Amino acid sequence: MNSIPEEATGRPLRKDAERNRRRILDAAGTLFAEQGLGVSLDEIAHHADVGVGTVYRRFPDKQTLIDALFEDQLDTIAGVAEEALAIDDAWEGLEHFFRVALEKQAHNRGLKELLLGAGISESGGCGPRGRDRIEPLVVRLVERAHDAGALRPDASPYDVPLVQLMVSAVADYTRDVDPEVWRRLLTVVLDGLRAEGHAHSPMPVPPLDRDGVLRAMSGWRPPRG
Amino acid sequence: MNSIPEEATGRPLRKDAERNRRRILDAAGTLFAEQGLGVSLDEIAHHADVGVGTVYRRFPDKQTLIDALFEDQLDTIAGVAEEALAIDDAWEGLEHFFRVALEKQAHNRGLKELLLGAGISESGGCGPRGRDRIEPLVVRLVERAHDAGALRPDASPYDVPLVQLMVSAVADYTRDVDPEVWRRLLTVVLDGLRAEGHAHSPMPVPPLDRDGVLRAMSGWRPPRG
DNA sequence: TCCAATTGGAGGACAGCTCTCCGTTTGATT
DNA sequence: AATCAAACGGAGAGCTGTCCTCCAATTGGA
Repeated sequence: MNSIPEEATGRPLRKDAERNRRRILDAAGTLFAEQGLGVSLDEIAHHADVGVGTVYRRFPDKQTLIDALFEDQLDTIAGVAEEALAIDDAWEGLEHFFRVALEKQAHNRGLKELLLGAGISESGGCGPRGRDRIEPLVVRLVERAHDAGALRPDASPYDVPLVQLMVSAVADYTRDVDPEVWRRLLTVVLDGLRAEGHAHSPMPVPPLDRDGVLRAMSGWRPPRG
Repeated sequence: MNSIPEEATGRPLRKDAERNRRRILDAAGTLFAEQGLGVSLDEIAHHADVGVGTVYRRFPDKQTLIDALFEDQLDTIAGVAEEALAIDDAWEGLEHFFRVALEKQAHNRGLKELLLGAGISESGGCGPRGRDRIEPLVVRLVERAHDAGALRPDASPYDVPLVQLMVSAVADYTRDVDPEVWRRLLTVVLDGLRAEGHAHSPMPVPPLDRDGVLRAMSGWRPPRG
């Protein structure tokens, strides 16, 4: 984020103000990652050991705070896509993109929500901005894999976000029980996405057990429609 | 549901009362299916052209209404698993279970939420009841497929609910844009789940296009944590 | 005709959110 | 040390949205 600690005015923030700004950003980062963009600013303020008023002086509204935090996280995802394109083998590249992008989303619920929906408000916010950078990279990643005959021919670039959605739904669901099982499902999906005639990849982690499934289920709350 | 139109008392409901009971059940069924268990009773009452009070006289609370509606829907899913076991070919059986169970969930958001979470309240409600019937059937379905060498050997019965979760997340996400794309993703997952050396199944429907993805994204609301 | 059953929907009680306001405290500057 | 703009905390206003209660008005059926 913006490492220059000043407002629109040229004057630098007072020492305590700057310290609190950091605290707020840290608390918000943690809470958004753990619980998603739904956390209230009251909660963030409390977790940052700061009054709500302080939060609102520094960030005029919630969206601004979200923007400040996630702007470069979206760039990070674009960066992953670029890394992936830099890998010579087309299939490995695609795999890399899925795996690493999903790792980030599995560790950060807020980022996942930002990537999947249009930001938090209907305004659209940062969704489009980040995605306009990411989309062409994904399209190239997929086309390249097609050209190399590595991807099943009937797969579309526009299946990619749906795969991300699918797997990160699992990551969300099982977060508190076993935060790594989503890797199994990604493995399955990738094997299903790959062109015919390749051996399956080994499952990277053991499955959930009966009790794990039950606990994941009972920890689940239906989303608001 | 209970087709005998009487309360705990032996007296049958007055004609208008019975008519309204049906209206409420119908409206609730529709709205739960479309929007999930989150819909308010006020909304249901309005959609049924009935006062809220009427709803509450007939169904003491929301959970009762949900139970009345979904009890047998859960049996239906168990029925699908039984159908699946009755199919000779183990792989076809498993495929049938996934496809048909997911069709039901894709058409009915409320059912999906009931299967995935522990009912609407922390009480557990109908979740466990239905699932105790379903689980052993799924285990047998999977074991049978393993014995037949049709399923990849490292797949576990407890991956099954996660697959359902994944695919129904797609169904939810794209419901308003193209309610059938989830079939593509199911195809991919099933191909990834099948033992090695089988040809891929053809994609049953065309992919989303760029605009479709965008519209799905903008229609998405982050769940409450 | 009559009355118990039924009805609609205003509104109480609660919960949770965003954001404002203002008396008090604090850091920097002189 | 004295001063004062800047920053602070947090009560609470104002909103939305839920579940559910209550009761005057209405209505089906004996």
